Amino acid sequence: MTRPPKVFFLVHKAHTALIRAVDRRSRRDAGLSMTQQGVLFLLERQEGLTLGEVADALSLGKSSLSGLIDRMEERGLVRRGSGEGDGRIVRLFLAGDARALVAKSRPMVSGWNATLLAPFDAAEQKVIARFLTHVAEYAEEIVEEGAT
Amino acid sequence: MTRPPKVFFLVHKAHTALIRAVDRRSRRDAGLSMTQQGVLFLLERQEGLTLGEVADALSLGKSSLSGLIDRMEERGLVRRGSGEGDGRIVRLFLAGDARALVAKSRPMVSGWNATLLAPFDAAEQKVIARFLTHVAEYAEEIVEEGAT
DNA sequence: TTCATCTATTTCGTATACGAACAAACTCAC
DNA sequence: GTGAGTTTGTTCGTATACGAAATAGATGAA
Repeated sequence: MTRPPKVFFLVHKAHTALIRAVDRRSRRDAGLSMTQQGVLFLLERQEGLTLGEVADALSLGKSSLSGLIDRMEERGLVRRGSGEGDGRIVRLFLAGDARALVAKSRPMVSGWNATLLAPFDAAEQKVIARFLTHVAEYAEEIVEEGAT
Repeated sequence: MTRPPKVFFLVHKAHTALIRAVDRRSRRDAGLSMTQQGVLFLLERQEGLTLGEVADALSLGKSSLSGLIDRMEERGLVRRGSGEGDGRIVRLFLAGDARALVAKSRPMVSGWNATLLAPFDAAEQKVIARFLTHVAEYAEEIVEEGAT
């Protein structure tokens, strides 16, 4: 006779706690916001992504990313390059000591990930992943279609 | 041989999708941000909470909430009252048509919740709730203690 | 009483994020 | 080619959120 969990609220709580902690840590260690770290992580895996691709990958609007990249460029961590054929396209590349920053952070993030998952066995981890993916995929549809 | 899910990223994706959808919907239907709705939901359940209590319940800094309440007060949805004995305390009360707004929204939110959980059986829902609670509770500790 | 200290909230400065509106570059039908 | 419409990114205005510092009230020890 347990009621269903309030997914909405629980997701928000979990996210807030996690993101705030990571953001604080990231600002303290590297002077970068979490999103800025996200950009670096992404580019370290694949340089030359377009601004739009990076925005999509980070679930961020292009307008938000545009200003973020401005600040990162000023700090010399990222460089805007032009797309070869297409003059509209902006391709992003790592610069300065961005690679070193990522190299330092990535194992730390993996560690957090492992620790957070430690209390859950493989089957449970699958459920968790399935749930989060499900929410990411269908949230908009579900929320939009609901009756007014 | 499946790798563990990247919890961090998945939580972020799920949250972003969910919150953005709900926020857009809320602004469209009621002209309120999601956080503002959160304040109303909370006060509808228990009026007269202090500003600090509301901030904690919503995982929000007091400074953030202070300005938010300013705007809600201007719109006549909330009222600042004084704590009886203690002059520092600000107690919050619903005003205007706040109650009607909540009455309209609450069943909708319940619907979203049910739909999001529909593909998961009771046991799986328990795992999901346990995981989200776990993250909310230990994220800060885990992220802070990690090696530099 | 009175001064130091603690607590609850507000103010301040900055970063982040959104959507709308815009500009520039491309594509395609003709 | 030319003009309509699309795609890509930037700019603009506003709301949200944070942390640090300031304010105002409460509490307690001398």
